[in-house]
Amino acid sequence: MQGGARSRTRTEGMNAGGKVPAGTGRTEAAPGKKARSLAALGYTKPRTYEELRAVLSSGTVHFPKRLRQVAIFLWQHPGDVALSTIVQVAEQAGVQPSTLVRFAKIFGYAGFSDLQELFKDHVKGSLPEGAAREGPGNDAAETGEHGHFLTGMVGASRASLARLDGDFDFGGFDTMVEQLAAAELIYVVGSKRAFPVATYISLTLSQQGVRNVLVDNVGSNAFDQVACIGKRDAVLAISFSPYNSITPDLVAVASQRQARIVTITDSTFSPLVELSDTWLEVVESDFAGFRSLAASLAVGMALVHGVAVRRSE
Amino acid sequence: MQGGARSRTRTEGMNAGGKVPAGTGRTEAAPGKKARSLAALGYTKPRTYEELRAVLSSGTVHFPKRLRQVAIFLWQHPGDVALSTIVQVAEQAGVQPSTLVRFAKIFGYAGFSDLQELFKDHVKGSLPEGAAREGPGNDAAETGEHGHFLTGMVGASRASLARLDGDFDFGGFDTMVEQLAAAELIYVVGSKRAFPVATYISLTLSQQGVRNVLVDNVGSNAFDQVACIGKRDAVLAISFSPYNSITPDLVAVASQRQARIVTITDSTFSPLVELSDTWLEVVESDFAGFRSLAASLAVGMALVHGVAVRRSE
DNA sequence: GCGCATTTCGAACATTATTTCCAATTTTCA
DNA sequence: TGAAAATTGGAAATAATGTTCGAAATGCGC
Repeated sequence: MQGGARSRTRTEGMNAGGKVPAGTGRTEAAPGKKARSLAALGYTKPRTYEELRAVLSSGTVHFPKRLRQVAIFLWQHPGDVALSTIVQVAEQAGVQPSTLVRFAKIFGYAGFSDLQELFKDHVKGSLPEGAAREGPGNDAAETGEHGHFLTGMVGASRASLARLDGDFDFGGFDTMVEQLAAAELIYVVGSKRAFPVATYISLTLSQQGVRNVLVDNVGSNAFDQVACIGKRDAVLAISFSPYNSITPDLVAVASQRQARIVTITDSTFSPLVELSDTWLEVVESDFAGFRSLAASLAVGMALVHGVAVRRSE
Repeated sequence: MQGGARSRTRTEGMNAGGKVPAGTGRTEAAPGKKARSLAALGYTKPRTYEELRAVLSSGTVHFPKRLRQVAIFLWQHPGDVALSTIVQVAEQAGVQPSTLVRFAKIFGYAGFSDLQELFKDHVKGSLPEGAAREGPGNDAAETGEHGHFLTGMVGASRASLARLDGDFDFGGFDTMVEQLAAAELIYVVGSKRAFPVATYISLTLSQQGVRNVLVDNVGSNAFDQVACIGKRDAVLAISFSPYNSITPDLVAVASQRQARIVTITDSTFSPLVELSDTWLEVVESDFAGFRSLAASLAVGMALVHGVAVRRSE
């Protein structure tokens, strides 16, 4: 995930040897000369949390008392390690902060912070919203870089879709289908990023024989269109942050005219929420600022299908 | 949460997640008199993550632009907030660190760190702890009939994306980027199912500062638009089977006028293939006749990104 | 029990993160 | 449209966190 930008700030200029005042003439290049490092024992610094766990549990390394204490604590409380400061971890593990640093160095890390990154990444990954992202820093173009970006975009799409597995408001979804199916005419509204979703929904609705109006604001007549809406009609609005499009204004008009309002949006802060009879939260991940629409489209299709089925009953 | 909303007849059945009991306790004396704090507005500093979420979603607080941005980010990425530093959070949310501090203070916290504690506690609490078992198989059967369709649609999207991992023509992709980047003006063409893809590509191109024309056939002037195309321009055409739209006809005109033609389509049988300088095959899966657009959009975004990068060199 | 090697401790130090403050900007209201 | 208020960006100041290093303690073999 944000590996690039993040670990850069962390690790650079951090090398332990670099602080020695010039003039001592110490050879600092040689790693693990004095301190017993695992590299000397044929190990390599674990790059992921799982690797670290494997090494810890392998039992091949025999630690002295305090360091063993540390190993056990890391094993049993990864969450605390990820979320606390070195002092807090030391306290809970019953050791000194410096012991933690030593422990990290034995494994070849620059320090505790370096080791902690592993835990943070792990926790982030096992969290529902683990998304694909990238810092703005690395825009250097390489032939393979385009492919890399495609991979990132696919990752963002996958993350968006995964979020639908977790907590999706199926109750709200069903209500929404009801209300849309009951409507005389469905107005589909969505601008900017939401416009592709709106067009696809409108198209598939039509293909299913469900009459609908795509409010596309061609000729700037969107407001006039919406001003014709009736009480028995419904608006399906799609809107994402930042909420600076005309969609909220259009929906406000429809709301005044007492049409049913159902909304797909990405947070409770959407101005559409308070105008809506029903709304669904669909959060899309982005990669380098390019947002996926995969989840919104999937939900949109599901709505269309639901309405079509309901109408045919 | 939305309990505070005026007694409109339309407040039932809202709320996506069905989360958050709002249990704000007693009113604590307001410490700050200078900054506009919520305490002054009759609120008290939320003591748990759930309380904070409740306040955020209540909609009773109206934030200015940047602060709203913060609220949305906190809402959508609690994990990142818990695990990152203030600078990292600020970067990802697109605001200044100081804005985060200000935000925290409005709610009565001492600073960002204070607020962050809430997020840390929350994450800690929702962690299995001790275990690292990754269980992706959340097959809750409560999804009902409509939910089943959503699952199918998500599956189709995933399948489409997975196809990009396998055999994707990166060479053709790079050529395509070159040709689009070299063009004076890019015409984006796509009808029916391909139209959402075309609109999103056009939008993001514009956002990247790449001038382009979306040939949407409003006013039936698509042919006249294309008839103006020059030798140094390029057409980005998107077309899927059945190939019965006007896209091939439009592209044929552009081809005669010797513009570069690059195409995203779903088989070698597409009439666009023989008209194109370069083309990419992107196959979308469908579920119950509803086709995903996930892969096409991902490829489209990658193209836009590639062109933007190439142009900025 | 003695001396050597290893481990641990804890305070001094270096680095990084957070907060504060003020000027610049935008918005609001008359 | 202009003045006042509110909001925001940015850098300096402050606080916190992490790291280093020498001295003390511990364990171990002889």
